[in-house]
Amino acid sequence: MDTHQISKTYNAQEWEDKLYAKWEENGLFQPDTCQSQKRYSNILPPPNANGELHIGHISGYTVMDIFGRFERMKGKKTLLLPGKDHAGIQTQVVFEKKLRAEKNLTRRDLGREKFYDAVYAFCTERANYMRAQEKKIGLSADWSREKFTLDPEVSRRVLETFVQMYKDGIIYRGKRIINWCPRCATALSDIEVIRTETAGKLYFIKYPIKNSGQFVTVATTRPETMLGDTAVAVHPDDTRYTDLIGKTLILPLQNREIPIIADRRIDSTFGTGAVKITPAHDPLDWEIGKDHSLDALQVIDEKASISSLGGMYAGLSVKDARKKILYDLARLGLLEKENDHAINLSQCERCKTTIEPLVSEQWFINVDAPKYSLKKKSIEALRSNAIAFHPENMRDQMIHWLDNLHDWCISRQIWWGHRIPVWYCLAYDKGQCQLKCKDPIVSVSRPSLCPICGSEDLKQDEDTLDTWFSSGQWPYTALGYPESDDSKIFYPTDTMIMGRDLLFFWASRMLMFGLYRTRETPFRHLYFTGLVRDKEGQKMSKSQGNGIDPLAMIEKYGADALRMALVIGGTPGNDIRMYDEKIEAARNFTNKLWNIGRYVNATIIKNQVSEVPANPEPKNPADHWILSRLQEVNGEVTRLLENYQPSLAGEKLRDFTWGEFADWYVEIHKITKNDKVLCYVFEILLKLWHPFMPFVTEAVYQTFHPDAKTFLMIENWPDNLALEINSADANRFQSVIGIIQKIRATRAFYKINPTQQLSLSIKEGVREWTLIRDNNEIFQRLARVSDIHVINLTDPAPEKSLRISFGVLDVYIKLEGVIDFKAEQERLGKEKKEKEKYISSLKTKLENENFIERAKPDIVQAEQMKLEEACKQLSDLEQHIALLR
RNA sequence: GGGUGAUUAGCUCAGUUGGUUAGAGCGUCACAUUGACAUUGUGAAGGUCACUGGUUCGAAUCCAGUAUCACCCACCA
Repeated sequence: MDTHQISKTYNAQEWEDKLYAKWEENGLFQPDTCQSQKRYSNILPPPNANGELHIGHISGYTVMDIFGRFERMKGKKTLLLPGKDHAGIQTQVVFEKKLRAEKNLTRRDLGREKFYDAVYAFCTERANYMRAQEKKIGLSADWSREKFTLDPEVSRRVLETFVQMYKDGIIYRGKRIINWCPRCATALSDIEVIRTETAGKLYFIKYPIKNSGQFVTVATTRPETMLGDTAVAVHPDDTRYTDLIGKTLILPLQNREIPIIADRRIDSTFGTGAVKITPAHDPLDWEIGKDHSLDALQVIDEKASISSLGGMYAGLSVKDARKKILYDLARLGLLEKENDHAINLSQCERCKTTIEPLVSEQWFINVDAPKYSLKKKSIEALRSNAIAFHPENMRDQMIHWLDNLHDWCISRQIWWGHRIPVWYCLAYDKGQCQLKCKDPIVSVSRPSLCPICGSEDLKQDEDTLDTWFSSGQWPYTALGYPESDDSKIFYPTDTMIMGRDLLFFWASRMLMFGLYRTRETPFRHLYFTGLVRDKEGQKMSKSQGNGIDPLAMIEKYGADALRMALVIGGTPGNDIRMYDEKIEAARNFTNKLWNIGRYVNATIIKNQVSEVPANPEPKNPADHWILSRLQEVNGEVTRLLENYQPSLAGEKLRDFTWGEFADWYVEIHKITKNDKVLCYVFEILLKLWHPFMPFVTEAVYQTFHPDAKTFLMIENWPDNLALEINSADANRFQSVIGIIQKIRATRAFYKINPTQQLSLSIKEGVREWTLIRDNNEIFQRLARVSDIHVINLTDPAPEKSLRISFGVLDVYIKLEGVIDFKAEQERLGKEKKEKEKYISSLKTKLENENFIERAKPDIVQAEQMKLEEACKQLSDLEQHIALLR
């Protein structure tokens, strides 16, 4: 391809879709064509198929794709399996809103079946859109294997687990206090409830003691629940109340008799030390009620209004009832006082409605069942380091969470999701069956008959499963465990990458289910990304409008730039800030790479280099230097990627590519040509960059191989480069760079016109003096030196010259009449002081017997060398200062 | 009430087995159009690594405590 056909700047728009389509057409995302025995497997987290991708998704995909492409290039049979989640409650909430806004209908207007179909269609549409977004970022996932959590095959396996767990006594049905969302009209697990500290009040209510004219005052933040009180509890050791234990109170407003009981769970320092007990509407009260055989009176119903048990308040909303109750209590003189009190308001995670704790019949997972303890097995696996965590500390957080895990409510009274695979025989209900077929029939598919009485009159449980019940099984359900070939090859998986907010919701569930169902941890490495925040560090949210639209950024800067901005400068588990300037800087780098490509391309054409050489054949010191650096960087980058540190790997690569290859080697190449080395290094760099920036690297690669049917994407990862490098030459060249930098700095310091040519002198025979002589042309071009004089070693230093020293080598710049020597003396004085300070610190260290004794010998030796060098430099400096006088 | 993370240059952040005279990008300032790139190049300024102790020959790095910020968890009514 002709260089002038290649645009001056990289135009991402022009390449991205085209290249992605080519990769896909050629089946490069599918592992099947790779015959390797080694494999790399990553089941991608399925985003909720009810909206669009946000920058956080893109951040995760970038990391997943970097590792995926890296492993693929290393020759492994690589599978990135994509999918979408049906996201039970969330999707139902989203869709119900849409239904109301667009057609003013509720789900009940449609009916269960029609509603389900409509939501399914909606999710399919959203999934299509989101898939297009995933492709835009360059995700190298195998779309032919894409799964949805409600796919029949996936569902079947989810339900199988339910049945198995029921048989093992892990899943049970029971009446317990649960979190109820009145808006969603469903039960929620503890983790789906969010708590926000809100200003509230603590009300002190006087409960009369029967036949005494005295009172016990209780404190509560939710006075309306008093309607369902069935006791007042105090701590048994609380001397204030010892005499009252066992006495009877008259519950105001309801005029019901309730006992005073003693329980150790009461904190006598809070409020009055006497607590009203409402077993039906408070988790702790429920426990206490159970132990004391108290009645649980449900006074708040599922619509958050007062039930018929609430006497004269029946039918009122909770809010109205509270007002009226307080008013009535005050009127009766029973409201002692009210204090300001911060309360933790419980809200539904999805719709923010205030949660009402109520007693309800639900399905639960006993996380610590006798036959199999999900909790204990998981903790065991974590303690034995069966999973590598990135970052490490997340492991302890998960252990701690599992340690405190209570039973998990898995039934939801919604329509969108996996329906619970349980049937009830209606013959019993109707009194047609005298047999004991009251027990639920638990089976993956609908049984034709009741196994006890043979009736055909069966009815399925109305509830659906918690979304996390199915997504917790994702790694093996998506792979078709246990019978599929894929699950045999790709399970257990290598890597799982997710936002750190999913540690408890998802990672811990996958571990529990994976161990239970497959006896293996579902993944070997668990990597957490941080949250993507805005420039000010605020959480991005729709309502605040501070979100970054990934598609807009891709359009503006290109997918590679966005990927780079998301990955560089981040650490696993730590949040990152995202904003235009950052992406712009990354875009500039993609352009830099593109332009190095243009230069290399021009070289190839001009010099008719046909192929990138297998052996670069280094000739001059610059060649040895760049190749030795390449070898180092290649090793470091590989190691960093293997250690799950993509950010550091990217930084290393960027610094080398820009700061060493482009700024030095390419410039040198304009002077001393070795096309083979130039092409060789660049081609390796393209490969190393490919996982980070798949598009621009492939684009450049394609301009090199316009006719070939090869792709950078499936090139081999460079590893263990066997290069014949002369390390002495490499080091020598490093010195050349150092000297040129010093000359440039001096030039800038004295504001010497860059166009002014300088004259150098160098003493013949001084160590390394040939560095200058042999690289004459490089100095001329890169340091703007017109001539170099070689003088005798014994000659006095040239007068009216500046001296530049680099290590053991001195270079004199003739500057007669150009600069102010007084200023130079001052500058050197400053330098001398710094040097002296440095030397004294080294001396102190080396004079310390303990250091000599205890530090490793090579460290001591290194310090010794530093001191020698510094002393030499200091004495030279002093000589030079004297010369200037 | 418990737990986690953060605190390093004006800003955003690196710094993984403790051994550099503490780094990068952006921004700032000065200069520059040399065969790719102004989405560029060259150079400079800028930091007692939050604080206080401890361990160590040696601490930004390990330990303890303190402060500030952020997040997570928890049945204190």
